[in-house]
Amino acid sequence: MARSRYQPAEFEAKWQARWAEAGDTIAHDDDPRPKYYNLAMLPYPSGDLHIGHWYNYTGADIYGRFMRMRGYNVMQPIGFDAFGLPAENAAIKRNIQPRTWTLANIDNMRQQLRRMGAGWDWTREVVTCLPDYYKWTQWLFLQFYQKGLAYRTKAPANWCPTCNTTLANEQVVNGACERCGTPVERREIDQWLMRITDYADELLKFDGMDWPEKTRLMQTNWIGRSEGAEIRFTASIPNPNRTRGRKATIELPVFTTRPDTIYGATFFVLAPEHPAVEQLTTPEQREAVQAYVEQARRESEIERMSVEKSKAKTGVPLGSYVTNPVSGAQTPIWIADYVLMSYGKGAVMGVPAHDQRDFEFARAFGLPITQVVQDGDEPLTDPATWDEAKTAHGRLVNSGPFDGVPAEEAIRRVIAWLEEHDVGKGAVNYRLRDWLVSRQRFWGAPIPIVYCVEHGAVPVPDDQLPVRLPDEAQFKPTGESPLRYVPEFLNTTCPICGGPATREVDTLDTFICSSWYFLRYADPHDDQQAWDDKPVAKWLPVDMYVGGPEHATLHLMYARFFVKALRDMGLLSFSEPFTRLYHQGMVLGPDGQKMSKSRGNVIAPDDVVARYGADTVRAYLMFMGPFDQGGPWNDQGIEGVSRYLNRVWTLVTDFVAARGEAAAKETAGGREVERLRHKTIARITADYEGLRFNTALAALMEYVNGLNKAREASPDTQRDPRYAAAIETLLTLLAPMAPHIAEELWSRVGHEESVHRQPWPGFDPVLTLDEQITVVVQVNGKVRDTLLCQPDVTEAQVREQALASAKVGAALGGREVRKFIYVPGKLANLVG
RNA sequence: GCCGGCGUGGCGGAACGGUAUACGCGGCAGUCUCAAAAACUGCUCCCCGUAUGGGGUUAAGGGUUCGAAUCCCUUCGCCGGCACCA
Repeated sequence: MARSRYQPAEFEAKWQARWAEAGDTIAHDDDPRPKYYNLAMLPYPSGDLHIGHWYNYTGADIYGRFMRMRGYNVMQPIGFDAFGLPAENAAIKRNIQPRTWTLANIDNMRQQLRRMGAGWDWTREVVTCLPDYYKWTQWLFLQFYQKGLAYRTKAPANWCPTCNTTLANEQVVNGACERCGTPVERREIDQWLMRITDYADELLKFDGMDWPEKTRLMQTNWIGRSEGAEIRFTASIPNPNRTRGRKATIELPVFTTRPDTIYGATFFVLAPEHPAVEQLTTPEQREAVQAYVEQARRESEIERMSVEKSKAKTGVPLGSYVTNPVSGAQTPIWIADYVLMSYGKGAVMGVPAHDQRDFEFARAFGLPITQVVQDGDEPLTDPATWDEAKTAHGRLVNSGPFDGVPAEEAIRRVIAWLEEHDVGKGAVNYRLRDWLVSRQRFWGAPIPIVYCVEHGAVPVPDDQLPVRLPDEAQFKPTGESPLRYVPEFLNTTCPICGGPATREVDTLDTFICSSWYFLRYADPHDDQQAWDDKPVAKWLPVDMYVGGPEHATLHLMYARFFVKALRDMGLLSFSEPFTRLYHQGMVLGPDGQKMSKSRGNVIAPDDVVARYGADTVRAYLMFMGPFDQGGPWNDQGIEGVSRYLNRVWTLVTDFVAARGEAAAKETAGGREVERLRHKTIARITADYEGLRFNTALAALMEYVNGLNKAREASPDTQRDPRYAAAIETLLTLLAPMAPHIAEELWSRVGHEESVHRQPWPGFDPVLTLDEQITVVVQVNGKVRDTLLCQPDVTEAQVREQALASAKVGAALGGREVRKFIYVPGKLANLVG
């Protein structure tokens, strides 16, 4: 009889349609089963689903389907992070509106997402660029504003001259725009910021979170907490013409982690942008200082940061002096670009003996170097002979009342002294800066603020939300938001006085939109509020979050900040959004390189799906390597997986045919088949739990190989009920990874109900045990023989058999066994 | 420079401190065929040996242990993050 062939094109679309109709992947709030919120990072609608999306969503979907079969009420939503720069760039390039471009892309990607055969709950879809979503983004922004967590200030901003927009620090990579690679410049503009720094300390805590260690470390380093002291130096203004002859002084606080070295401060350095620079410059130095400040301003971040180690320090003295509040010393004030305005106080005390940068600066300008910390027994030497600063924590010398005190204790005592004399205090400083959220762009959620001559910045009242984006705008490279040139958007009235007012024309960073979408999924259609407490309490926090590691210090930190702030506003009752986090790896091109159009190594999912079917693509992606590592695409590798699914097809259809011919009966091979079945369930259950999909598929392959061996040994085995059970188990185990073929074969075996509604198979540990076990016998750690034993073999029996082995005897060479190591049922090691 | 991760056959990769190289790819041989493809079967880490067998091997070197790919130290290489952070 003619065998049917595995032709995925014949049934994948059919099952996708039936699943959609049956609604099995729709999560209901009133479902009594335990909830499981399985989330994958929502895509940006760039136009096409790429292979990285497939990788991410296949892994997440396998896990979700697995959990569903294990009896959980799984919520697995999907949506689109639909605001953002590419839409605006496309608008400029193709002369279409961002909305048109974005919505068309979403339509296309919805189709592509359906073709994956993933169990999305489309009823909860969220599209962040639609007014029914961004209305609540705006509302949330105003909640932050009202709590003082969103504020507006003129601040130096990272400016990308190519994108014509500001960037958050997190979007600046090596001093360049993360999107286009253009070196970032600095500009002073009025900006909206979010006070994420208020949560710096809490963001350092990861209690009870199952997150990759690496991600926690990255966030920890990004926040960059350091402990030390704030010390207030004072300076006299050298030419106080504005204070009419009175000798004015000014306070210059610094942050240092080494207050113990304060007696070693031989100079003082301000960042070139420091606000006190002008006042502190003497007339003689004015010209040189202005030139240096100008030069520093012109240099982009990347130039300032790409300094090789060897590049000499530069700087200019201001001509004035500060007073060291502890030692009383007068030290010269310099400006130098190695001091950053954006960290600490934008000012440092220069301790060249014990800080490498200060050492280099002192060497460059011949400034004095005073040693104030002595490391252990090392004799004091002339600093002029040193090659580098001494940064060890030893004992203090040349430090007045603190001489002889160990550095750690000296830190505490100097801080106590500072506090006692009211010239400083213990302080904590963070690398983290507030989150800049203003974007001078059109395609984002408008910031819901109105500016009135009378009342200043006024929040848009709730009943006037959303502040809608106009349908159309002109896109010109002005560096300003296109909204400024849409009069019907710009001009409005003040909500307080009704007088003429203008709207804020900047829009919100899209990371704001993605900082709360996972909350909206719980209550996606609510038009009265951002969410209702009840469904949020039911579904949140997210149990499993799968997405790329590139968001470690962006989205994943912003979302944590949002949840914590909303909790403090009483809007949420939990503190962390994502309980378990998993980062998938990256799929590389066949050449092992990152896929890119210029390299010509891009694999298009639509093409390979057309050729092999969705199941094969899913399974192959998972088989490439560990899910968190990714790996190179291999055109022959996918053939192997395709052949495997063909073997599954043949195995099951042969079984259906064989079973049809004769009555069921027990056979000799049945026991072994049953054992294999239980072993395989045990392996695959553990592998799916740990998202080890590559080894899960390897086990599924071994399983099929084993079943083929069994029926080859005796075709009769196919009539054994235990073989029938093994076939059904194969389909349930395969269902999460290759949902279509599992469903098709499941129905061909004769089932009406979906394979995806079957309970996950259990296993009996007793039935996994082999009839005979192999015990390895080593002599001095080298394998010399193996023994076939009963599973309940005793140590004494193994010892006896091992000693009786001729191979063991030869290896021992007449030596006496001094030690006998026994690992029950596994191994014996005879030490002679 | 600092922080983190990783180095296993020709390739992708398996291996609770216990028979290294599972599974797959590729290769070789065979079955089927007029032939080819597909499918199926067997072999495939290296060295010596016809073989039973023996020796070696997880980037390199050292250590801990009865026993190390796995734990510790040093070096080299690759990848990721941060980068004048006071």
